[in-house]
Amino acid sequence: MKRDEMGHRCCGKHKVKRGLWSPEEDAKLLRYITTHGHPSWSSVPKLAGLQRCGKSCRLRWINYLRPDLKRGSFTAEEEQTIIDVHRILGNKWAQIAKHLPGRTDNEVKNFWNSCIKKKLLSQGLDPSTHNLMPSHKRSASSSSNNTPKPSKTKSIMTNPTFDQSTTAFSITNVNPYTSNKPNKVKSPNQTTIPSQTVIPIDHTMSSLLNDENMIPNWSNVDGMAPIHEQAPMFSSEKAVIGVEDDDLNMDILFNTPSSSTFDPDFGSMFSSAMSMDFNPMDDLGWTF
DNA sequence: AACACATTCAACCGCCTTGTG
DNA sequence: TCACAAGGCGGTTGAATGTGT
Repeated sequence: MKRDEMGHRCCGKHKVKRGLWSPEEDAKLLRYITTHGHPSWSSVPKLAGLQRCGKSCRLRWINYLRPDLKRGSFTAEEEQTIIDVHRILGNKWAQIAKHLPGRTDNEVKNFWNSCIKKKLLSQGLDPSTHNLMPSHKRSASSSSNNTPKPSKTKSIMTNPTFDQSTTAFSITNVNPYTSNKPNKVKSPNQTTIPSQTVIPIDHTMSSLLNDENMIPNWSNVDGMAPIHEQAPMFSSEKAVIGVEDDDLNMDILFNTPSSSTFDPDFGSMFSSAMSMDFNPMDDLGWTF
């Protein structure tokens, strides 16, 4: 069955339109929400005069009609934020989107799947763990020509390096971010990443550490393999005995082996981030 | 110009969580 | 405590569009 045919499975209704929204439908929904708000999404279609289900209206509003949405390509800063937060939270798109004002979870998810994932893979990084993939480790150490087969999409980022002293992720020889979507209008204010950019961990980390959803879940980070399954990024692979879970998860978080090197500057930065006032990101909630 | 293939992203699906009676 | 409805979210799909040959 085609998407634009009538009928809907989620709500069991049959006279519900599906598929792309027409400008008229958008106008109806926008007009209704801006004047009445949405106390109950299930009642919105009827009240707004739309043959859509409530879920569809909610999605359309959140992903497209909301007036605070940011349009255009993701900036380099946004991209880095996504990478940083994804490394910690995994595929928690809604949580990641909270750190990017004006962006939706759907947008972040699509950007990840269509762009960032490929970049990481082209660097030999596992997109789910952000660690160097075993095959890439071998090729890197043996300097063989076992490089990933170039895809049709040109690789944008090359030669990632890791600044172990600050646990910051650095990127060398990075070209300005360009959308992979060809011939689409590109944002006029696209930013350029300097050839050697070291993104400090503080801004993203402090907001993460303040996130109400972060603190209680240190030991249960989705998308992260248990510590004994983590592929260590650095040389030390010694087992860690008698270390608290939180310590282990700090290691997961920053990809440094437990009880090995610890940078005092990073330590103070991290502890200051931990001591910051609790100030959870608001959930972009809309009130009328 | 025509076709095949690749890519993007809006929208849907289905599961899980939360609120309410 | 349970059942139900509604909302929220991540995964997936497929139409639209771009690119290569």
